[in-house]
Amino acid sequence: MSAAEETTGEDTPWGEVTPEAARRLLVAAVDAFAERGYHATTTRDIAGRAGMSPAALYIHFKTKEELLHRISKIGHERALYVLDTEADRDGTAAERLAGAVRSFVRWHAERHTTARVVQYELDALGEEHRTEIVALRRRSDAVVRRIIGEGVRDGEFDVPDVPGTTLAVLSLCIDVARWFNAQGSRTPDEVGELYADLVLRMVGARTPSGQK
Amino acid sequence: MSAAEETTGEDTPWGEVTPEAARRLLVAAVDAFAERGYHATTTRDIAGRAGMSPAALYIHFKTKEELLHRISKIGHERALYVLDTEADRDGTAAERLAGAVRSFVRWHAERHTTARVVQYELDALGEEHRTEIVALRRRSDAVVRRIIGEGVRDGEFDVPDVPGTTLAVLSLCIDVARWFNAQGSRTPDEVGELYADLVLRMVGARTPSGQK
DNA sequence: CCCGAACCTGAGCAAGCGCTTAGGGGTGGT
DNA sequence: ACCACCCCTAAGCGCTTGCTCAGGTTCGGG
Repeated sequence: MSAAEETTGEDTPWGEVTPEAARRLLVAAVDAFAERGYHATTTRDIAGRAGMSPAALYIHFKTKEELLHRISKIGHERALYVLDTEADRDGTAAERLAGAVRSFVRWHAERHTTARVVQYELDALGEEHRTEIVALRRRSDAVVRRIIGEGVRDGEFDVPDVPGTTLAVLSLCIDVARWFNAQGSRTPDEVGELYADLVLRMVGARTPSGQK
Repeated sequence: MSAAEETTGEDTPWGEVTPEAARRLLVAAVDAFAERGYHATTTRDIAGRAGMSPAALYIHFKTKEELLHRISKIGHERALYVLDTEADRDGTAAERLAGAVRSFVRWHAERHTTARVVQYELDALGEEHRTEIVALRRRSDAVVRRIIGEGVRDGEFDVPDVPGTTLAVLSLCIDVARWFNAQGSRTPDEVGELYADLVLRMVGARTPSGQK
């Protein structure tokens, strides 16, 4: 209940992008990148969507690539935060894994425009920026692997190949950004629930999540 | 055991592309599109990789988009053929599902450069070409859904949400094209095996595939 | 020896790209 | 009233893009 600055602004989607004009440009860029891809998007298109002239973009961002970098970084941090929050809860490994997948998938479905940019425009980034982002992604991997590992250790899960299953779980979640459509028949909550259940099956959890 | 024309040339990767120079250009385009994406690839780059001048490209293909279309079409047909072949075998639904996933995943891993173009450059296609390709993709969906549906009907599988699970299974397989790396530690066969097992768990198959 | 077809190249066009620069106009402090 | 400051635009620069076209090379048949 404080001011504008927080670790992760939950209220407004891009709250931490401080000059209001810069935020409008960034939001426009997210839409454009998600629709047509980074390389197919022109700076004129971005500026146009934000209701500004092409030159206005370069007052707030040094290059077009910097725009992508800021989107990618904030997006990854948000996704990682969502994952971490659920992973750090109390409960069995199954509960934590289901919670993590549910939230992570819900995030990818709700914010699927952002997620599409974040997940699929990674190698449009420059060398330095890409390695920075890749480091963030490895942390997501570590979080999921840890939960699965703990589940195996405690005898909750039956997983022959922990790294492989971790990869598959994350892959499944991430790909939601590709196919999810807001006009589709499934809500983000429904997809999250479905996927949490599927992942528990993948790890051979002894107790299905929602028992009814 | 006949001449050059077959439903799907299994021998040479792009055997059906008939003028030899056109095939060289097409292969170069697959590599370039997979590495940098369709929009970031220039016609000069494609021609250069094929050892020709930029103008040579336009003798064999009307536009850059036609190149992508031919790649996408042939690629989708191959992938669908692989899926169909396994789906039409004799055996239990579990055996057929495992076989289909194993082959489909192996295809995406082995031909991951092609697959990457095929799966992720879909909306770089023009309106007409895209709808044509989307129709092919729906057939893949139908194949998987049929197997899962039959498994449920015969009491082999326990699947509360058949369309949703179908979606997840295909999503999992397709995303292999994104992360698979030839220098990585897993072979296409290993990934196929792992994924076949994971999918059988997802559908709650009563008999695990490889019983040892 | 020449012909015509198949194939490819050098040079280049119009358009569009990312980005820069000079300057205009509104706002708040004093 | 005035100035410093921020924010934005019109115009355009240098370059690259997808694509074109006139012309050259190669080769089998007469």
